[in-house]
Amino acid sequence: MGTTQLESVPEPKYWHLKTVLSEALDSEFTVGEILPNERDLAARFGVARATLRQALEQLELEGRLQRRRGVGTTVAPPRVGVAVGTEQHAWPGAAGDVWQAVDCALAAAPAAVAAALETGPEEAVHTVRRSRVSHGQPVAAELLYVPAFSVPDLSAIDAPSGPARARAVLRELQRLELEGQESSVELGSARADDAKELDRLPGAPVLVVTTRYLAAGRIAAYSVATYRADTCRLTFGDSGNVEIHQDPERQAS
Amino acid sequence: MGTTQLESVPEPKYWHLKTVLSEALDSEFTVGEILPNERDLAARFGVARATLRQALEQLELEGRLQRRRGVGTTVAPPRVGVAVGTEQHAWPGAAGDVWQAVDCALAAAPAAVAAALETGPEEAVHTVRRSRVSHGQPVAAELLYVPAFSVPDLSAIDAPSGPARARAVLRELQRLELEGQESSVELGSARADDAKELDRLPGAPVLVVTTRYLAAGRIAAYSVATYRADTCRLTFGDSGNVEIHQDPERQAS
DNA sequence: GAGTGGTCTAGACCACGGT
DNA sequence: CCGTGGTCTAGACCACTCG
Repeated sequence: MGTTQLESVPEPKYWHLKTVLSEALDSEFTVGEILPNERDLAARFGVARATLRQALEQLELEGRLQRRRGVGTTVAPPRVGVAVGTEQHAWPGAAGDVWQAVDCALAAAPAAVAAALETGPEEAVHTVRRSRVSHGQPVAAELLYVPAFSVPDLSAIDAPSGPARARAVLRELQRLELEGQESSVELGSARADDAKELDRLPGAPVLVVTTRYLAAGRIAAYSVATYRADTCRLTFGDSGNVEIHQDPERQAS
Repeated sequence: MGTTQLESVPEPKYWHLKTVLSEALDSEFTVGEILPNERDLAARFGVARATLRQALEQLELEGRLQRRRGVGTTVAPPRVGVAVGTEQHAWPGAAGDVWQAVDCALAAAPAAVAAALETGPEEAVHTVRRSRVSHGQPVAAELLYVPAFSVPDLSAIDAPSGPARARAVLRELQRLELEGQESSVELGSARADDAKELDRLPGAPVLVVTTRYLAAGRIAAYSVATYRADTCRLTFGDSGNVEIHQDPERQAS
């Protein structure tokens, strides 16, 4: 008697733990506050550290927590909305562009890039590295591939690389008339170089936004941008940078 | 001599494993093929099962693998592109809509939904459940919130719920003139109900697309759609459903 | 019932950030 | 140096699918 058939479908411990922690975060913690360390928390809940970590990992994936080795686990601020699909399409580097050019190199296109550009594998492309910062934090790293035929009059400047060269490539790109662009978003994990730029560990979850820019009937540029999935919410809209208030119906269960 | 300072920055085992497996998938396996089980694979690579699983988890996150309890691990097909931001904005349920209405209910708006709708918490809303299928597989589950004031002339039909009611709500919605819409995409984990509909375990990674539909100067509808992050690539574009060939510069390192 | 992936444990050591 | 999170091990049991 009294054994009311609870747990007839017992949910995993880490799942329940996640729920409990999530509620505690809402009610008992403030943004930026540091949590007890993993060993203490595990002991407090009577589970192994690995189990606790499984719960923390999910909460970090959902943008509720931020963990840094050697430092601790802190309560994350709400995700920042970053505008990705602007109403009026524009070339990278156009007025008002939020990206910052970092570097530039000229080389033959890797096979995958050549395929996306629909050119031959021998085509020379400028590879422009750019980074995007929001609220003082790096949120995205981008590789922008510009085939040589899109910027035919570039030779004026002879610096082979560096930010100045990158800006020159972008400036030349403006001379073409942009006819359209197609983007896609998918989940990925950060490569080592992107992870470094995003201040995360390799393998961290990222939202990969790939864009093809169309001009003169072909693909004039191609970009792969990786956004921190833990801190970013990508916004697409025809009403500009509208503030969307909160995650309604928070995806945590 | 000969100790050429390799591994001065030793990368984690699971990371190396992931790379090795990823290359093996490209060269030695075909889509749909089943891999050896986790215990065998772990033994073959001389690591603990947990370490192997860490590598498999990442590959699954990247959409390279599909694992199902009681069945095995199979090589996943390339992600399907699903169009999310169409060039001409349209109401949910308009002609050509790819969603299928499942159910409908009328109740007071939960606090989070009321906030997103910018209404009072007491506002009555129709909650329409819809699902989206692509290539025979469920790819997304949606909750669409339609406040009662957006569909004032609905009372003709008296069925309180069910697919027919859902379609009636959508039909009434078409009478308003759509003035704009704003969407955002972020990473989340599937709630239990969504997971079931998506044929995944609770907590599976999903891309959460929230959209606010604007009409008559206010928010006329609000939708939260969760897409399977492992199998979907969300496409936004002004050139229709353009086929983007492959992941170039695959995010695996 | 046999075999699969999913959960969980109780340890150990490592890499990193601050002191 | 210490404390943090990150990696790794060698087991165990459970939930599910299928023949």
